[in-house]
Amino acid sequence: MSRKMELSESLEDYLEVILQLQETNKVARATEIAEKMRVSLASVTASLRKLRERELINYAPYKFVTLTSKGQTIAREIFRKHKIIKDFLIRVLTIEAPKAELTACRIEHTMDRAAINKLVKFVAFIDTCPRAGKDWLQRFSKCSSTEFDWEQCDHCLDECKKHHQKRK
Amino acid sequence: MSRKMELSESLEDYLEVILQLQETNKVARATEIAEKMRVSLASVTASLRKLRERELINYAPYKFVTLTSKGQTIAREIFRKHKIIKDFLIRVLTIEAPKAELTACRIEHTMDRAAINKLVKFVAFIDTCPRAGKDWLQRFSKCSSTEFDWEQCDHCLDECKKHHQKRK
DNA sequence: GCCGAAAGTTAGGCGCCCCTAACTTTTATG
DNA sequence: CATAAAAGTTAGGGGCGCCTAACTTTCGGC
Repeated sequence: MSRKMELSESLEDYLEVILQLQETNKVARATEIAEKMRVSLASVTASLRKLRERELINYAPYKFVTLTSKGQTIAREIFRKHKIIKDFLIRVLTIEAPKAELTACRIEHTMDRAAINKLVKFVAFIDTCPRAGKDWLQRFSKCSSTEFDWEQCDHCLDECKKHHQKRK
Repeated sequence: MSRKMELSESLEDYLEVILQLQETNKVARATEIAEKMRVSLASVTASLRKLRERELINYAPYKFVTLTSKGQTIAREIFRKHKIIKDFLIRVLTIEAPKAELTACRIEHTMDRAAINKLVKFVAFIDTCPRAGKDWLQRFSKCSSTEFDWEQCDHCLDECKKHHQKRK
């Protein structure tokens, strides 16, 4: 019986970690999970039992762990959220990678699929729209530490247009 | 002794609710808090005791609640985060208000001051930079449901520049 | 193949936050 | 001003996630 009940943030984190371990090592082991998540082995055991009950992992006591296909689907979804949020935090908001990593870890549990997809679209829009783009983000990153400098706008708009013509 | 220990998300929520009740009614009452937070009165009592221990609220059994100045500072900070995130979700990502409200409620506990300030700057940048602005957001909102339409770019860039000249 | 170290599990405990049920205090109304 | 209703508290219990300590299983090297 597959429960439709929501996973706790903690269990989502476990799934995510298991996915990453599985992708590098084929399987995940309790010790590695414990290290990655910075929790005790006892906590890992308890969580693995819960994940197995929900049929999200293949696991037996003293054995290694792999994701079931259901588990993989969910884990990939969470990991996708993580990457999207982290990308936004780093590239758009110019937050330092280590802090972005931590913050993404927490936000990933709080945005539903629809919201995440909006974020994806928005970042893609920034990357695509001639009025935005890399140089626009760079301008933000410069002025984000100071005040907005209206003096540069004319020149900036010209550059922007020129750049767009070149691309065509 | 003022603990520096971090507040749980739950206690942060209580502070936020108390702030809002206090601003409309001068004081907050347990019943109102319970209703707003959709928890039982018993849960409210327990949380009020914790907040009082941390000297974040003025409160005695059977009496109403007000924030101490320390509590007000923290509550305002959280509420500020909430408003900023909600504004971003609604105005930039074009997420529906009710869902934005819920999502903001959760993200508000996960972004530190620095990250929030980046977000503020970014939204301000969007509102200020001639290359972005209201019409740019509108374009995003249109294309966010479809594909990016390169055909419009030339016209859009011209409009953008024209608009900027007018403003000067 | 034995045995110690490493890996994993179980038991028991704690903090947090929530609940219901039974109780007490406050209040408002006749 | 008495008393019933409303507001608030306490007691007790549950789920979750974490911990340490004591135990068991697994595995690598002699």
